[in-house]
Amino acid sequence: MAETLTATALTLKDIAREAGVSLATVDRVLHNRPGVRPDTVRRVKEAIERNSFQPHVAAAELARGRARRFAFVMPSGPNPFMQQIEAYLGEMAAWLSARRLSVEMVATDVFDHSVLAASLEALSGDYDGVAVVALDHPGVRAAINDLVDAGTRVVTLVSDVPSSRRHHYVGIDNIAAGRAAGALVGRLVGQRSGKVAIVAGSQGLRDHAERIFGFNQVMASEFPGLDVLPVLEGRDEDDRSEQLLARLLSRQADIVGLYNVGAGTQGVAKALGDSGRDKQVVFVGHDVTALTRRLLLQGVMDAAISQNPGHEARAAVRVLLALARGEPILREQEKIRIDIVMRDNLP
Amino acid sequence: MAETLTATALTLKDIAREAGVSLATVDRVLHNRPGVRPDTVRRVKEAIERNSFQPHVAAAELARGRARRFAFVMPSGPNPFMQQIEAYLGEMAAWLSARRLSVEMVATDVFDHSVLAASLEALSGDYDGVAVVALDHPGVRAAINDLVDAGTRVVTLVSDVPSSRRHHYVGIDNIAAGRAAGALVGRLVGQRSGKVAIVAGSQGLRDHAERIFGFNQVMASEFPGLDVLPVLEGRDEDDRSEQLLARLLSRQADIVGLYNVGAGTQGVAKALGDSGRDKQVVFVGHDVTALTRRLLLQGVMDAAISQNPGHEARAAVRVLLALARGEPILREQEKIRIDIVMRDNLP
DNA sequence: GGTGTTTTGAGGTACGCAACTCATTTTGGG
DNA sequence: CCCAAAATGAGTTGCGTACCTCAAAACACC
Repeated sequence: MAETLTATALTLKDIAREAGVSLATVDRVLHNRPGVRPDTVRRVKEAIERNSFQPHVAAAELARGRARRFAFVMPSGPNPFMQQIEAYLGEMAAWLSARRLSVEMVATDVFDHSVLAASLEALSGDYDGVAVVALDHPGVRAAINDLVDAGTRVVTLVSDVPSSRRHHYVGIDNIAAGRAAGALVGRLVGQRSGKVAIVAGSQGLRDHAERIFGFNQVMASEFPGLDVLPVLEGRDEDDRSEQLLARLLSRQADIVGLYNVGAGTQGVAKALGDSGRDKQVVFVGHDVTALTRRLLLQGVMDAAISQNPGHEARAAVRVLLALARGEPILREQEKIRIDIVMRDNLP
Repeated sequence: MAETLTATALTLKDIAREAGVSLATVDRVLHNRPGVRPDTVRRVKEAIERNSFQPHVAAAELARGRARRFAFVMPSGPNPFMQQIEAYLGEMAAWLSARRLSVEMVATDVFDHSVLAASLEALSGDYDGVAVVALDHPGVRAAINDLVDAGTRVVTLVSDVPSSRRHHYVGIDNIAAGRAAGALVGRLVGQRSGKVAIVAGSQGLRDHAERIFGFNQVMASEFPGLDVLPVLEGRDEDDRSEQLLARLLSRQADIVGLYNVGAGTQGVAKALGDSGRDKQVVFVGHDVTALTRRLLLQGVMDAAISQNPGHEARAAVRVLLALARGEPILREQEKIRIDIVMRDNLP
């Protein structure tokens, strides 16, 4: 009736006895210190395996003495996303403090690869871990790899640099996000056929390109009655997005769906409203902000694909901590999920 | 450019000096031990506040010596939900072990209030914390309160007993879940009008009742063209659900939507399939299991409202641990969100 | 067999706190 | 003002690990 998970109360001393060696030798093996014969290493590791011994994380933290320092390299400027991340880290203050962790925010121009790379290089040696909202560029990649080589744990946040040797990526699967957007547009359009517009920041941005890819995948395979128009590149700016979309709407009468991949939502909504077709066109976008919340409530937007910034902030901290401690990462826990938000399940 | 959060390196000794008292007195205040004048208590607490001192959690854990024991009281029988929770707890084995935590599964008939209450009473004194999938019944409520009074931390899991003095509820907002289901059925039905069927386990179950309430709310206010039929109570059993629904389908020709509130999904799907109307009826249900996954892929189900069992398991453990340690709970982190899952964003 | 090197053992200290004892000081009531 | 009770100080021990030193033992090589 009662089944117990876990709880070995073994200590290093027990492992030493089991392996027939001294505490010092176990310590040497555990921390990859030199001066132990391969055969002895094996015996010790076997003893650890056999008892599925786990070092007591509290004792280890206490013994190590110095606190751990993490840096979050984030976009400068009045970026609402950065503010949210920072706010959620602020909510963790007591949690961090109780674990003697320090988190520092480093604002930089993450869209300028040389500036970003320089900011990263400047961190070398000072931190146990770095989380970075990274542009995917060779210079940035090199800077990340340098950090990793210097022993710093690195996680990419929101936007990945898959070709680097970063330890982990904390963010959503953007292809899946695009697929979800496609499915929503297709389903909500219903029986009607017609054209579907896409407004993105730029197809050069990895996350935007991946979302568009996923979106098109679903549209092509499941909604053949819908015709996807060429992507409008609004550079995430309101004005430009508005102009491009307004022109498109005036020329194409049979637009039934609209996918806004990035920001510039204000402009997109304005163009749609001015055309007087905001109730007929199914409009799906990203992220729950004050603006998208209002648009959803007004019925202008039909759904938003959202990632939880609080979860991203906490996951980044947890992953960095686990990496620094040499603990396994709970992959399932740290995976950032995609939320579909409609008017009636607004958080 | 760099802003630091957290990181006080103060110790109890510092607080003692600040407050002008000895370590022993600080210790007495911190652990609510008797024998300290109210005025002195105030001075110590002020010193703690002033420096926003946080005890080093690692040192505290190490010093306390004994491991913490938690119990999970879950439905007996081949319940897939329980199996998932247990599986996710199993994945945390290393994490738990490194913190010297033990988690024990206690299977019981959670639908029989007297059996459940007895199971809870039997745990008294043996555990630091208990997570329980609880029926909302006076006897169960009393058993929970007894545990709380005995100093055990109690969280309700999935199904709440709000009138008890449990410390926390880990689970979704079921009214919101019902609302989301209603919005999905309404939107996916589209322009058509017709009738909507509801199959539930029982309206006596709090979570089912709440879901139905939320569902009806949305249907009434936003989709006046849809007519909700009386709830079919299938007791979460496949056979009974199938029979009830099959009879309804044969009598009502204009059913365009179907909301399956609880389990019995196999039976519901069978009835729908046998009627030959599985492609015309919008079918929304709950939870992502092997079965619902298949139904979604086949296009029989259109959407599933899902709660993440892994998140629930981990949140329950984290909350119990935080409560036991006297740490604050990260409410935002432990809140269980509602996921909308369609074919194209199946996890 | 002697030499130098590598490997291992034994032990200590420190980390910050919990939990305890015992002596001493302060306080309030009569 | 005295005395018992209450409040406080001073101190100890131990938790399990990291990190360090020094000496002893085992080994490899010629």
